[in-house]
Amino acid sequence: MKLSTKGRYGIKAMVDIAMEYGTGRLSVNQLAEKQGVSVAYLEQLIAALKKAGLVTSTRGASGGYTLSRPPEEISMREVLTALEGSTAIVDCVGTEMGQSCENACSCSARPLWLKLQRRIDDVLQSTTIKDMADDYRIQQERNDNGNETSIS
Amino acid sequence: MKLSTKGRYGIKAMVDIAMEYGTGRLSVNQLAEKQGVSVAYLEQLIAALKKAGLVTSTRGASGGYTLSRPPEEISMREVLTALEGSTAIVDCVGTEMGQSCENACSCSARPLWLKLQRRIDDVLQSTTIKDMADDYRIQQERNDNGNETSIS
DNA sequence: ATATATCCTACTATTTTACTTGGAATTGTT
DNA sequence: AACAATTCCAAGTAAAATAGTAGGATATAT
Repeated sequence: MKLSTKGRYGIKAMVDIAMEYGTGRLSVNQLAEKQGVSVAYLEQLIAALKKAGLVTSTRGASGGYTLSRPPEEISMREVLTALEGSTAIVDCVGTEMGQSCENACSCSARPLWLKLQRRIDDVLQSTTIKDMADDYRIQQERNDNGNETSIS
Repeated sequence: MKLSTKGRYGIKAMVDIAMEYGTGRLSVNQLAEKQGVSVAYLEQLIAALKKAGLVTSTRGASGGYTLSRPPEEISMREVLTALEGSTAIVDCVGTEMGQSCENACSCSARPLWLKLQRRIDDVLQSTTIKDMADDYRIQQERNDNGNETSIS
């Protein structure tokens, strides 16, 4: 039930982009460097985010990506869905049409899948990209303070 | 973030075994037939359940598997862990030692992983194999009644 | 004895993941 | 106008994980 690198790298990139919201944009090069990931691979993940309408691109020199909406209006559910195709832990509880298994009403595991899926989507839906960015800022401040005092 | 067939088949097999708790046992043949899965493959999954001490085997003719503890004392977290190795959605939030990523304290995604993992484990820990079996019995009754009335 | 089981290990095929490669199109800068 | 930095796009490939198969040894009720 592991998350793939698509989800992991993609979400981190999204938070990085969110950190610049209102002030500027980030190129794939910059994003890849921050995470130590190959540019070409990250390019593909960003393409998925763009296709889903979550980021806006500017081409050419000094181009890059920005959030297409305010960070508080983008849920992590949207982000993960864009990156991984779905948040479903099993196909038969996916929200897309035609994904309900034919044995659904006689499946002994389905109640558990539904319960799990509901909780997961609750968390993802209620967490916005702004929440993530805010947490990250606080975390970075803590780290900076910690380093300063330990050096002095 | 999909569950593999190990988790899916294995959990269903576990519920099937639980349905016989106190009355008898089931062979891999019977379990495989119920689910339409190959005997040889299911054998491997059951082996994992046995290794984890969740089921007890009886060898030889008319042998098979039973729960090694009362169904209300087996959580779905134990079952899934036995089958998939862990319930962690990302390695860095696994409960096993040495699985915390070196960048943990500067990772923008970690807070989300922790929140998700906590919810998932809550559900899995609080759902017992007895809950699953009870649900299944009710579901089967409903189906039986539904069929009878629709035929008559 | 024999049929029915678990038990065990190794092999293989398929699918998914995680990239890499190569280049076209766009745009700011000089 | 030339150039460098960038997004955009489509294919190809290597590695890993998943989902099985195959074959046989061992145990036990009848």
